Formats: sequence, structure tokens, C-alpha cells
Amino acid sequence: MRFLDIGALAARSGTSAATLRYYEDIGLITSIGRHGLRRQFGSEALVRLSLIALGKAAGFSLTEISGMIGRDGTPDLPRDILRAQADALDTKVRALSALSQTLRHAADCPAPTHLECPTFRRLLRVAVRRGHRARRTNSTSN
Amino acid sequence: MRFLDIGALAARSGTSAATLRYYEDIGLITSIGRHGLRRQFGSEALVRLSLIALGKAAGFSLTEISGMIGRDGTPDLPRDILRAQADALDTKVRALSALSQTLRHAADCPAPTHLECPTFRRLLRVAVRRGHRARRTNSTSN
DNA sequence: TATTGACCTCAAGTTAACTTGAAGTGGCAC
DNA sequence: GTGCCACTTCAAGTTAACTTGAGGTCAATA
Repeated sequence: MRFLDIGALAARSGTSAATLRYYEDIGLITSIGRHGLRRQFGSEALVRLSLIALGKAAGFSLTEISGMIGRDGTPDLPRDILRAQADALDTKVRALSALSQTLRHAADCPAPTHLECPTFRRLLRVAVRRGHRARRTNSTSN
Repeated sequence: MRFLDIGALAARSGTSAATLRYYEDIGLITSIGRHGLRRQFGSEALVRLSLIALGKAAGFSLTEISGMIGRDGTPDLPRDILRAQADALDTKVRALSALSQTLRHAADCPAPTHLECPTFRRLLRVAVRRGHRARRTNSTSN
């Protein structure tokens, strides 16, 4: 039982079988071979799917994720690119923290309307500036 | 000149005129009125667009953003929802930080392939667990 | 051995968030 | 007053990331 068929992989990864086939189509994951018609996956597919889930949570497209974790059999990533991705993520983290602060302030602010509160507007400006920086750094802007 | 027509708003907000019309269609922004055929926007539209940009950067859909910042003329938000959104964002921030750490470790790790490195795999497990928690908390999972 | 249910392929449909295009209008500088 | 050009509407097209459906296969269980 070293191999998983698509149903087992779906159950363990929380990704539907149809989506797994789609991921294989576009080269995001690879099956080891077939048992009759049925795809057989190795356990490293589970690790790859974890990475994919993580990348999606971080807001990367499947294409970008594909670039990060390597297309075919080679799950090895160029290290300088990894560092750049980490930097971009950190920038994004800072922007999101700013947004969180902004929302939290809005929740506690006594001003009748948040748009009238000077603190809110200042936080907003800061957050937006960070967003711009993140977008430039990232080059992910469509 | 207290009003902006769509071209001016587009220039100042960095959002295309077509997109602004689309946003008005779906009720994300509102124009003050018309000058002839032409929409006139007030400066609060700029603030709203900042909020929208921020929400998008945070990974929210336009529908979710619409819920956060209020649909029509009322840009006021229910405070408990704001706090919940901030909490969800903080969780996401933690997940992204974990991902960043994971990537950074991968960049420095001497293992021939990251998938073979135990530290990488441990970080990955942690990051994924956080991702799951975030998704449950968020209820944004489609 | 017969059936069942999990798999298969391939095509088409779906949703969000826009973008593009065609055809028309009207404010304003000359 | 006329011509340009930024606007207008409306319909259709686009992209990513799937999902759904129809019709077929086959490995294992009864």
C-alpha cells in the first residue's frame, strides 16, 4: 500500500479528485504511474499539495506556485528566488497587519462614520501606501 | 471643481474607468450625480477605492468587501463584524508569516532537496495547520 | 461470473472580476 | 458653430480555477 489512488489522495489532502486531475493536467502534481486506468500517487504528492495549499493561502496563482515549487519531477527551488518570495510575503504581511489595525481601530472608534475619523484615514493612507509598495515589489500585479 | 469625472477618478485611484463603471454597477461605489451624461464623483469615492484596494490586497472578494464597507450611501460598518474581520486577518497574517519562514528556511537549508529536509517538513506541517485554522475561522472557503 | 462503484476521458459549464468593442452623445476649446 | 475627444451604454469576450456531466472501463467483491 505504498501508493495512493486518486480517491485516497483526495481524502487525505482535502482536494477533490477532479481538482487533482486538473492539477496533474497543468503539471502541478505528477502521478507515479497507473494501475490499470487508475492513477497512482506517491506520498510526496501529499507534501506537494501542502505546498500548493500554502501558496494559495498566500494569494499566489497556480502558475506562480508552479514556478516556486518546480514543475515536473524536480521539487527543488532556486534559493535566491525563494528569498525574494519570502521578502515579498513579509511585505504583504506588513500590509495585512496594517489593514487589521485599521479595521480594529474602526471597530473601537467613536466617530459617527469611520470615514470622518482622522485616525482611520491616517491608518488607511499608511495601509494603502504599503499595499502599493507590496504590489511593486511583488510584480504580481495583473 | 469639487467633483471628479470618471477619468479624473481613474487617474487618481489607479483604477480604470471601465472598472469604475463596473464597480458602480455592482454597487461598490456611488456617483454623486451626472453632468450631462457624465458621472460625477465626490472625493469620498477616493477613500472608498482605497478601502477596496486594501480589501483586495487582503484577499477578500468584492462581495466580501462590499459587506465590510457598506453598500450604498452608508459607509458605516457594524463594529463586531469589523473585529471579526480583523481577527480573521490576524490569523491569515500568522499563516503567511509561517509560510515566509518556511521559504526562508528552504533558501538556507543545505539538504539536497527541500522535501527531504526535516525542518522544512516540520515548518510545512505547522504552516498547513495554521492555514486550516484560518480557513475554518474565515468561513470564506468556497 | 456478474455487478458494482471507483475510477477514466473529454467537453462544456460556472464564477469572479474585469476588458474590449461597437456605436452613440455632448461639453468645451477653437 | 463645429469638431474633437472624453465620456456614454450594452453586449460579448477573457482568464483562472475549477466543477459538472455524459458515456465508458475495470478491479475487486458477492
